[in-house]
Amino acid sequence: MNSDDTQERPTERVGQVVEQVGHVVEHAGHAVGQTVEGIGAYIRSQRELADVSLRQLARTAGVSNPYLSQIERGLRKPSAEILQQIAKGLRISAEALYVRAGILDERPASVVTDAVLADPTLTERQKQVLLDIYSTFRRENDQSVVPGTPDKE
Amino acid sequence: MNSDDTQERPTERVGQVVEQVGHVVEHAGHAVGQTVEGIGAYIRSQRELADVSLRQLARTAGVSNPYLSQIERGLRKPSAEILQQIAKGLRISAEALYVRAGILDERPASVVTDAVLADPTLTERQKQVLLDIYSTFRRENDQSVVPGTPDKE
DNA sequence: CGCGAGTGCTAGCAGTTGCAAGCGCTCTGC
DNA sequence: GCAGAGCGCTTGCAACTGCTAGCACTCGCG
Repeated sequence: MNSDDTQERPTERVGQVVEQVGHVVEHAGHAVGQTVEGIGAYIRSQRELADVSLRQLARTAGVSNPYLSQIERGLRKPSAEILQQIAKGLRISAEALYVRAGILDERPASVVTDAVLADPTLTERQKQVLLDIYSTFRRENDQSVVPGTPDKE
Repeated sequence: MNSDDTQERPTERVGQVVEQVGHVVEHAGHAVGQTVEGIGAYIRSQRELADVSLRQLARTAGVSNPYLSQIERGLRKPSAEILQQIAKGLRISAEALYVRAGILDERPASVVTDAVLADPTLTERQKQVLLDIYSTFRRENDQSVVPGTPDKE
């Protein structure tokens, strides 16, 4: 019995460790895959929102259209420079793409509120107006799950 | 006398033109070199400020030391991910390195603009709307020239 | 002196990035 | 029907990125 228990325990432990390692790897792969596929899907969604073909965006961004296609499908991982060019073509900020690509950390939600409140060039009334609009926008986004909002986090 | 003056004038002019061209080329090279060599030189200067050897930084950053050496000497251009790792090893913000590498623009004068652009809970359209209103408010405040009197608006 | 530890760099290589050439498809006009 | 324009994608390739193995050098110690 004791020798049976002794032999089963190491096996169980090994199995659990392997399971946990597998889980971590799977989890890490999921996170990595999410970041890579996320930026491509986001670029495509922004492009479709702008009602622009892949070739048109490739041209205005100064990127080859096959490469842009590969990026959108998650087959390639673009450099920051390419993301910058794509952002220019989409007329959005490069920072937005960097955040989704995991290059740049996202800002906590309160940063906007804090920044507005601390801005010395605004009157108190203007601050309230801006923050009201900001709150409204975010409420809308929570309810409607807009495609441009990554909800997978 | 007159013939001496005539011969000295053209020579002086040619020399000045050559000098100006050389100055422009030198200036352009300096600007380009500044971005590429700038990030490497900056990393080296930060490393020396921290009194850390190249190998120590490479280890804490999780980067190979030959590659870090090449980066510092401007022979290679690191990706944003590598810059992120180096920033971690140097205990400085990745953004500081991104700015010097030309990946990220310098902070806008307004913290509000920065925060809004980086906010992932807003769509790109909403960001533009908010920033347009923000710009309008600030323009109004500039015209009325009453920065210290918020209640008059 | 020799040795070990540490230094920064060279050279070659595997994998990745971004491109050009080209494909098959759809739609429109003649 | 055909030709042309546009669409998104496949494939192969050159250049680049980041690494490993190893080198020459300096310094301190016995």
